Amino acid sequence: MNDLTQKMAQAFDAAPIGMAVSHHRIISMCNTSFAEMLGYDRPDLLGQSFRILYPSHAEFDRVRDIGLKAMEDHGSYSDERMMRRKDGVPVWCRFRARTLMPGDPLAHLVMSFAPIRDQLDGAQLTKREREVLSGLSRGLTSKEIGRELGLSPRTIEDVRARLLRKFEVKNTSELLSRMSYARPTS
Amino acid sequence: MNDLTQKMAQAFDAAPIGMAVSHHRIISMCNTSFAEMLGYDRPDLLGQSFRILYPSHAEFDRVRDIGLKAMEDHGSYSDERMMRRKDGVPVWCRFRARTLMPGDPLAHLVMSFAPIRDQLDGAQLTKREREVLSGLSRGLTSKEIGRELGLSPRTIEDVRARLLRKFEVKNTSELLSRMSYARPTS
DNA sequence: ATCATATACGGTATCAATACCGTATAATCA
DNA sequence: TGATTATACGGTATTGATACCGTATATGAT
Repeated sequence: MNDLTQKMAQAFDAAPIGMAVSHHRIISMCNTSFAEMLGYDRPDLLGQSFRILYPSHAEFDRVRDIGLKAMEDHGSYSDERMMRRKDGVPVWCRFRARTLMPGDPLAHLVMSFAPIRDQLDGAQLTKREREVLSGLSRGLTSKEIGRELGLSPRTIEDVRARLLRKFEVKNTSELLSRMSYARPTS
Repeated sequence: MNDLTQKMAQAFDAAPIGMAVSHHRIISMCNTSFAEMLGYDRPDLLGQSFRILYPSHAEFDRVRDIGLKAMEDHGSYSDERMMRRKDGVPVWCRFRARTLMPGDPLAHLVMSFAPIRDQLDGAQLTKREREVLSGLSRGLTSKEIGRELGLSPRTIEDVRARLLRKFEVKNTSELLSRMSYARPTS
């Protein structure tokens, strides 16, 4: 095997950002940053389901679907999502994925995970807040988010108001911009 | 050479984020996302100086120094910086680096580059669009942005509508969430 | 046990956002 | 020279967001 391949493998491993490869949601490869970010030793992760890296089974199921269409259409998808460290501490991440099989996106995925800092500001997000934030970043209205979660639109407005208070922003646009422009934890 | 090495090399190449390896500021390796992001074919980049990817020689000199101390101390560094595409268009990036030689950080660097502002298929933002976007990310209303720029609120609404059309998003929240990190150019 | 918070829902009132209709000028480009 | 686009502004109509008023249950912490 050639020298280039070895160089690329070394670059993957030493990358300053968490990276992982999955086949049907099973971790087939990850780098050192990824394992460190989530508090595992790499051998403990290989062969495991991605399920263990999400806060709940419901969350695990939810994130499976939300990027599927984008990946079928563009081959790639990205959002912000909560991951769960081995010690249970949630990590808010900028998630990016590219599928190597657009016809069956989950069959072969390459992903990157960049931690975002907001949990350091003392404002950790609840499950509901994460779900609502996910909808907002996809441009959904309160009514649409309510339908998606099986809740009254009024309840979604409550969660939105709580998010605006927590982050001391004036409106949803500033909230989304604040979430995204946040600096990494390092 | 083993199968794992090959898997890691493939993951590096297909990563949804731009990645590169340098030795003393010479590009020794990069992946497809990196080359695409900057408008080059990969072979044109290998062996080249990083100089060609910065807007000016002064900027190239400046970024050499700013992360040195952090890399000597922690082995890694991250900031936001301007890169220059082959066609001259500037690209604002979240930059991360890890050195494999903390004693001489620039001797061997692994870097990742995530575009912050979506270049929208090569179409850059106009001055007005950037000004309005800046206001939106600070949570200002159209009326407030109009006051700030000395324009009618109606004009701000026109610019907003143009931004929503350009980026194919439903509303300002989705726009702001999309802005911070473009989906990889596919 | 009390207090704070998250959750969930109802109502109303007001302002903002968005989508249309229209006009007009300036610049760029095939 | 037309065509397109960005800019700038006016109107109106509808929907959405936000801020209040209220109630209620559940949970976790002091």
